[in-house]
Amino acid sequence: MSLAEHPAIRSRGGLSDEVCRKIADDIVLGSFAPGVRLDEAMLAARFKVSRTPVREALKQLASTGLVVYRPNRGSVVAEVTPDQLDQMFEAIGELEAACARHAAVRMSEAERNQLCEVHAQARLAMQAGDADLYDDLNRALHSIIIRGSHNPTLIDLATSLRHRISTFRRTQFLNLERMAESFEEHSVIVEALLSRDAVTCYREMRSHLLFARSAAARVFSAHSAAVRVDPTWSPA
Amino acid sequence: MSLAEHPAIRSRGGLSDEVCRKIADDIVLGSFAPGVRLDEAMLAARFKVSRTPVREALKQLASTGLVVYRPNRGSVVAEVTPDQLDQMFEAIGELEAACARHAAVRMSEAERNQLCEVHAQARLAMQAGDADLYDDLNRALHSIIIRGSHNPTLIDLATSLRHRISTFRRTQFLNLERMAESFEEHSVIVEALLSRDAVTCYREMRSHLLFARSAAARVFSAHSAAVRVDPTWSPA
DNA sequence: GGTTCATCAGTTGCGTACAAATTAGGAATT
DNA sequence: AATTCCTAATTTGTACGCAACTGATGAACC
Repeated sequence: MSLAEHPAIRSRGGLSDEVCRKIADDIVLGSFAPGVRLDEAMLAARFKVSRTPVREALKQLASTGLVVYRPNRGSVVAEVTPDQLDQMFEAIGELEAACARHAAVRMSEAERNQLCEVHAQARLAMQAGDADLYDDLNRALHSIIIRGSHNPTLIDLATSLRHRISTFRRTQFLNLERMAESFEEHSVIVEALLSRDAVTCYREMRSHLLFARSAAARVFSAHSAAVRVDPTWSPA
Repeated sequence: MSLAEHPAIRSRGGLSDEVCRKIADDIVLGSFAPGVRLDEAMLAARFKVSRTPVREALKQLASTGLVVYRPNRGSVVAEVTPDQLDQMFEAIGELEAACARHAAVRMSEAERNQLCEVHAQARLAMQAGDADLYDDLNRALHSIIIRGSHNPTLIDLATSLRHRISTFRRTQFLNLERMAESFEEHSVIVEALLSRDAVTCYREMRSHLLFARSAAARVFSAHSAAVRVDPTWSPA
């Protein structure tokens, strides 16, 4: 799943980009927990390079928000409070809902078929209770819908934000109940996409991510507050 | 207007961040036109620093989309086709509309007052036919609404995208007609914000930016007839 | 005993040197 | 004359060294 090490293939983008991906992987896969210090010399030794590409990689990661960079004080893996995570979910909800609205009108037949295929596989994963597989298929489904917007800017914003969020909620589908709920919500969205119902797509995708948000909030903090209902809902 | 050289004052964020801002300024203010090559040695000489901070600055700018970075082939100021600009407008429309919907409910009294103040000044600028001033106030108004969403993630996404777009449409309010239209559209939005009408805020902000989009498209296609395409471009 | 200041270890920031890659130009071949 | 290949020059990529800053420990003073 993760990008494998190819010592033979040196060139592809230079060392600094390679280091960038490796650090990102280590953060996403949990080797570097949020809050830990990213010592440049340590990273250089870890990846067998000098500090220069490490520094460039850290600058890049800082501008994506995955690490925070304090001038003259080094960088640490970004730490996210429940509040911040909540805000990120709200933002991805807006972005993906917009994507879904456009996707309803713009997706090609091939994309719609791919959507159905992935959704069908997700049903099997849910029935089998395979949380890891369902998580992968969930990501794939959302990715298809995002790309279905056919707007590179929206796609870029949504995917990068989704990537950032995924760092902090690996335990998404811990319980079967949420998995079943998620699948049902997906079903409504897929159906709306297939019938090119843009308004329903927007509304249901937004609602779906609000549910995901509160589910994540419950998992994230033990003392989570009551689920706040968004009073600002509006039709497209 | 650019930050003067203060050899005494050790830059508070490090040289590379300062160089980053200076390059961004030079791009936005037109010193570096889209498509021009950003030679590292040249930039180093221009800002009286070594190549190291220049390289770090370029990496940062690349991840914001202001410059494109081709591995082993240097970086150039991002070139934007009419299509891309159109997509960016569509995206900022979605983002700002979402911000406006939230702002309608969340803005503080102080923020609402500030909004009214700026809008009143914009009326005067419009009546005086001062396009530059109106452009400033337009930016300020949108910024207030974006920040009014009280969602740091949305604020960050919207402001950075707006910044990117502003690079390519300096000649926004060339004609008085568009300025008057813009003001009228703003009036509807401000009124809806003051009466906390989230649905109208969303709809009208979206509509407003769709108008701005087509206005920009007209100006863009009129001025740059020839679309420059880099023949050496290659998919990563 | 607590506060403050000085000193020191450790890390980051920047400059320089060198290696690798790309591009440009010219010569040889077809 | 056009194409291809080889070589040279320019530019990017990485390593390393030293200066500058941070934070922490410990001593001196109140």
